[in-house]
Amino acid sequence: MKKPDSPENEKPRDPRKHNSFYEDVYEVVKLIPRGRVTSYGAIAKYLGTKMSSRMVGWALNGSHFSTEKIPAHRVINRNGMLTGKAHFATPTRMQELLEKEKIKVKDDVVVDFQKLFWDPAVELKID
DNA sequence: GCATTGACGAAGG
DNA sequence: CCCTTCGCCAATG
Repeated sequence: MKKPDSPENEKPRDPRKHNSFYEDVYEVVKLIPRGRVTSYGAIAKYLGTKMSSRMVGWALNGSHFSTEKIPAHRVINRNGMLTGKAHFATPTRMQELLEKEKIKVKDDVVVDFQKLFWDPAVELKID
């Protein structure tokens, strides 16, 4: 069963020099402004691997092992649904964190998700 | 080393 | 409009 004790645990593998994928994900997530949210696909797109949004979720999975604060609760799927709530300390933790940031959540779905959407590929665009 | 799964997403029926 | 299938990449079994 999926039980990544520590996919990277401060020590990401370096199959190649592309191990920065996880770090990049953490960086972007940490850059998400308070009260804003983004999607896995948006981060993946920003990293260039838009097709592999799954990897973003997997990388975020390791964020719990990271000593740094990763606001993973601000990362949800393209539908605005809190698909990863089950991976938090408690299934309600994610929603509470979001509501604490004035983000309304209804039926595990972020209200006005599109309005609160924060696209790194746009906000962090190099123009 | 192959098969299955996954915090996703887009496309097809 | 809802459900199913495929794709992508990595990790686990």
